Amino acid sequence: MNEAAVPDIVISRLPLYLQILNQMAKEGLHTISSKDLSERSGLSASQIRKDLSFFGGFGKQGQGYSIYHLLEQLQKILNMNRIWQVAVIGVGDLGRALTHYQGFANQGIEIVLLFDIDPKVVGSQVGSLNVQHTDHLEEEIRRSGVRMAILTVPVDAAQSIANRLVEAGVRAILNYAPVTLRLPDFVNVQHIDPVLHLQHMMYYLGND
Amino acid sequence: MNEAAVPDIVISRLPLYLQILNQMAKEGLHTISSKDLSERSGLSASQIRKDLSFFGGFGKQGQGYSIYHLLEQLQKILNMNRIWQVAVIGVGDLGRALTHYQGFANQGIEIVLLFDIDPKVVGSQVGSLNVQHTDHLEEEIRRSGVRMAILTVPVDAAQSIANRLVEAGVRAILNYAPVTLRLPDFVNVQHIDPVLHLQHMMYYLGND
DNA sequence: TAGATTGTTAATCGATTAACAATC
DNA sequence: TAGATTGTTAATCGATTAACAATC
Repeated sequence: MNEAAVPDIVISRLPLYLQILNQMAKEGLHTISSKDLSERSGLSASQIRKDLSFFGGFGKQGQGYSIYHLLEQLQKILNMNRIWQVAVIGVGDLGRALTHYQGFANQGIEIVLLFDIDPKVVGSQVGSLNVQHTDHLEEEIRRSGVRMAILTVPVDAAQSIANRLVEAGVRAILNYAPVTLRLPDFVNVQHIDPVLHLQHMMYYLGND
Repeated sequence: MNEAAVPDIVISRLPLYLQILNQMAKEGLHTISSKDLSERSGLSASQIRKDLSFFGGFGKQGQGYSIYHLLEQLQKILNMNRIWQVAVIGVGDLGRALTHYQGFANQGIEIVLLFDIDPKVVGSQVGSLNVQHTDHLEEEIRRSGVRMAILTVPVDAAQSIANRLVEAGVRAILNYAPVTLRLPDFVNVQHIDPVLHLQHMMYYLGND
C-alpha cells in the first residue's frame, strides 16, 4: 500500500468516473459538469469536485470539464498508459468466463497467463492461451514479470496460492475465493464475492 | 432502502463474519473472541464488538462468543431462515458460471430462473434449469415471486432489463454489467465489476 | 478467586457536504 | 457582461478506536 496523500476511498471512485466518461465519450459528448457526473454516478457534485481536485484543477469555471482531457488525466493517474498483464489461477467456469471477457480490452488489462492443477484442463487452450500447470506458477510469473493476478481457485487452495503469487512478485490480487486472504501490507488485495453482496441485500428484503 | 437504525456499513460486514464463522465451525472450533475474529478478518476487535452489539449481546464476558450461537443469530438477522430464489438474466459465460457455482448452496441462495435473448441459448438446459426468453421475464418473475436478480447482460441492455425487473417485483439486483444503474430508492443494487477493482489496484502499483 | 473478554461510552479520526469567492 | 460552474474552505456528519467498568 502507498496511500500517501490521497485517501484510498477517493482512489476507489476514479475507475467509476473513468467508466462514466468513457460512456459519455461514446455518446459523442464533449464536456461535462460535476452536476452531470453526479446524476450519472449517484455521488454528490461536491464530492466529485473534491475527489478530482486532489489531483489538480481539471475543469474550467463556468464550463465544466473536457471529457477528453479528464479521461486522459484519469488514465494517467491510474497508470493506464501501459497494458497491465494479469495471471488467472484456476481455470474453472469463472476463470474461463473472465478469460473470455471482452470488458478488459481498452482498460489497460490483458490476461496473459492461465494456471490450473486439473490434468483435464492443463494443456488445453482457452482463447489464445495455453493452460499451464500450477507447478510452473513461480517460474512463469517471474519470467513474464506479471504483477497482477486473479484468483479463482477453490477456497482451500486460495491462501497457499496467494502466498506463492506474492513470493513470485505479484503485488495485486483480485480474489474470487470466499475467504479473507492474509498477506503482507505491500500487497493489494480486493475481494469479489457475490454471496456477500446477496446476503447484504437480503437484510433489506426483510422476511416477506 | 431501509437503513432504520443500523448503518449500512455495519450490515455489509455481517456476511463476512458469517463466512469466517462458517469456516471456523468447519474447523471444529466452538468459541471465538473478538480478537480471533479480528485476526481472521483484518478488522479491529473493537469494531467487531461494536457491530455485533447493534443487534444484542451475543457474547459472554471472559469467554467470547459461541460460534454456533453467533452463526444462528447472524443468519436470522440476514433473513437466512429461508431460501431466497434468484433470477439470472444473461446466460453467457458469466451467467453460466454463476449458475454452476457451488458456493450459493447453504447460503440461503438458489438460482431458479434463467433468461436470455439469444435464440441459440433460449430453450437450452443449464444445470437443471431451462433458459427462457427474456420476453417472458415479467410473467415468470411475477409467477414465481422472485425478489432478487443477478444481471449479466451486455451493458447496453442492463438499464432497460433492470427497469423491467423492478416493474415485475424484483427488489434486489446484483449487477455485473459495467454501468451504474439508476433505479428507485426502494431497490437495492450492488455492483460487481472486476475492471473497477483492477484499476483501483493499478494506482498503487505505480509505473514500474 | 483471578483472568479474560465483553458491551458501551466518550474521544478521535476521517469523509462528506454546504457555501461561496474566483473565474471562465 | 451575466451566468454558470469550478476549486476550496469550513462546518457537519458519521465511523472507528480507545478505554474501562461490568461480569462470566
